[in-house]
Amino acid sequence: MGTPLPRDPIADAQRNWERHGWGDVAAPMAAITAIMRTQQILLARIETVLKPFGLTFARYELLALLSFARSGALPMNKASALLQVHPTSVTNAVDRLEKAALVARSAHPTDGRTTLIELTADGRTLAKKATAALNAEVFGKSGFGPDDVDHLIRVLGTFRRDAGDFTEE
Amino acid sequence: MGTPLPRDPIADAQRNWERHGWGDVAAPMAAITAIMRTQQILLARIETVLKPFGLTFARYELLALLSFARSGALPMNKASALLQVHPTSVTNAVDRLEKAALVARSAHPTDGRTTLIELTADGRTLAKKATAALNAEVFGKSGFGPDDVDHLIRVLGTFRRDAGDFTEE
DNA sequence: TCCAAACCCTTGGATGTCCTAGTATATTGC
DNA sequence: GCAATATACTAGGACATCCAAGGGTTTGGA
Repeated sequence: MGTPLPRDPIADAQRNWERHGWGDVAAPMAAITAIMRTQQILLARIETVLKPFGLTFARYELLALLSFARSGALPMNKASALLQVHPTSVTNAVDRLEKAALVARSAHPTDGRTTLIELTADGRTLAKKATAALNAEVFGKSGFGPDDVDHLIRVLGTFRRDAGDFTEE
Repeated sequence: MGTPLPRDPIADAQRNWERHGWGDVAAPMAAITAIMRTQQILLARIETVLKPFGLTFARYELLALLSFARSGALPMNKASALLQVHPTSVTNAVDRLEKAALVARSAHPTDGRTTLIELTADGRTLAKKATAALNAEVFGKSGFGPDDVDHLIRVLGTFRRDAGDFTEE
């Protein structure tokens, strides 16, 4: 994006919040803003790695999800629920993946409303390669220490559960 | 988005990673995926609170930034750097804010290339109201405990510094 | 049995983000 | 002083996300 700033803009924002008498929520504001920015950085890294494969993160996530499905196929509404995105986003991703011959739509055997998405051979191969690249270039070089990773998983897991993403655990 | 899932989809993904022999990067993968999903949840909450004000998060961030500027005005490139977004994203936000009469463009006194963005009186008022709403409805109810907030600020701060966002501190 | 309600997917519209390219203005170097 | 380089903003295009609305299919209660 550009040259590093001399100072942390989020720390500055936190100081501004405190200076305006919002000290009680300044820290959560900073934490939330930091999450937003971190997501942006991570997404950019991921997309950079996926670009040579002709994939975006949204499409990769769908390929990866399908590659773990027992039968290699999933109903679109299942994919939407598991990826936690709007059904129209799945429609969009499937349209593009289907055009690239990485997945195929097929009719559900018993429910006429439902459309199944299935990996093609090419799709399965590409998913493997893309996953290897992400593991090597992003997940394997996250920069988070093992303790921090565990802490993030735990804290954000609680947050997501409380937000209604899932029950149990 | 819909009904809660019976199980945490990210924990499932982590198990899938381990089952496929990628155990060494399964945890960072889960942490990164959790950050992506958490950002999505937080963004949705923020946009819900801002909607009554006719603002999106991108536009609010610009208003808030301007409201903290000494003179109430900033060059567009400064805003782009401080918000850590692409210059075209600032152009886009300013276009819409200007149309809503919340900010105004003006020429830089000495540099003909530069455009200054300045808050209007309406813009300043709306920024105050929107900030109060966000403080009350989002930052004040983040769901993160004080210790977790501190940890997030520290860990993500290090990550952002290492990613080249800023130097020092 | 049959029709209304629920469910599934797609289309169209609004936003935001980034990239590439183009225009205008400043600054630098010879 | 003038050309070459650097900087600032904008225009157009590709993607992704969401919401609202529409058309087809299933289900369940009257």
